[in-house]
Amino acid sequence: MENLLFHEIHQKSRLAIKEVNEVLKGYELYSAQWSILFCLKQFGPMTQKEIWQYLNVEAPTVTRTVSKLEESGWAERKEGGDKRQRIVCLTAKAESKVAEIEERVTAIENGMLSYLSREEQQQLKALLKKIHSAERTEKDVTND
Amino acid sequence: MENLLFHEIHQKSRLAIKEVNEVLKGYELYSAQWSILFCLKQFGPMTQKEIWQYLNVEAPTVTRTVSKLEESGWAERKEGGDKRQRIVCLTAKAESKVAEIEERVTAIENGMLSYLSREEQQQLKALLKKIHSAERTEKDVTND
DNA sequence: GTAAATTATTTACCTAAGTAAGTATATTGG
DNA sequence: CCAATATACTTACTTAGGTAAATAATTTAC
Repeated sequence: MENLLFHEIHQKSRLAIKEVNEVLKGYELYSAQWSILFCLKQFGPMTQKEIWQYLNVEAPTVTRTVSKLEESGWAERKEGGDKRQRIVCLTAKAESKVAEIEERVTAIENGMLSYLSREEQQQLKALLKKIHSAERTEKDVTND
Repeated sequence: MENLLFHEIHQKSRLAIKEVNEVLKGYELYSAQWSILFCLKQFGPMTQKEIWQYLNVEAPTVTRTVSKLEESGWAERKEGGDKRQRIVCLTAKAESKVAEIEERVTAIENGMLSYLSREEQQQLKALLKKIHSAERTEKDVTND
């Protein structure tokens, strides 16, 4: 019998992005762009590799999204000591807006979680972390 | 403080799609296409509206994905009594393969869930279902 | 010190899914 | 009956993210 759990995860993922985009619309930003701004706010200037490793996406995804942030004046790229690297950092405009955006995004997220207690949220996060790709042979998983 | 829950949900969603696509590669299918085949297997012929309502996506998404299934010989479209509707059904090729694919997809999904007990899986699903868009004013959610 | 291998990023092409607007058929109101 | 409205689907355009292959800079091996 098909497991509807992943269906549910997929739906909530899309729903959250939709809600966050609704807030970000006022800043001409999108959720993936925001995730990088948030990252830079937390850690300061980062190489693109550090960004895609933290966000767990592929390198081309970061290339594209940072390019857009650059075009729209939220981020800048500087050359690193290692000339292959491009170090990404927030612009002044971004520095001045990021805290406000974070507040609004967090409010929306909390709204979506308002029917879960703080304990349930922790529980949910812990259960999600137990999901991972099975680095096992097919034989091992088919006899369930 | 930012809530990492949605980050986690987003990651697992992408991970599951990646794993399922790995299985589907052998059938020249992709996860979104499979979700429609699965739907048709469960319910029989459906209009596109019935499909997007069930999968909770937008109409254009179904148009595109069904078109691809049609091109690759997995699905067919018939004209309905209402000539605006297009009724989608499985081809003979699909009918003969769907059970086998489902078995393999389920095996992969179970592999990913192998560190969760059946009870934890139910719990996880229940917690996810409590997440939904807040049809409330901003004032209501900021005082958390 | 240079050829070979590795690394960081980019480019090109693909699936997935959303919004807005268009088309064709059905339904409803006068 | 026919004009106005609603419905089912499609088209065009956008974000998001993946893979494979290309490019450029760095490191390693000989």
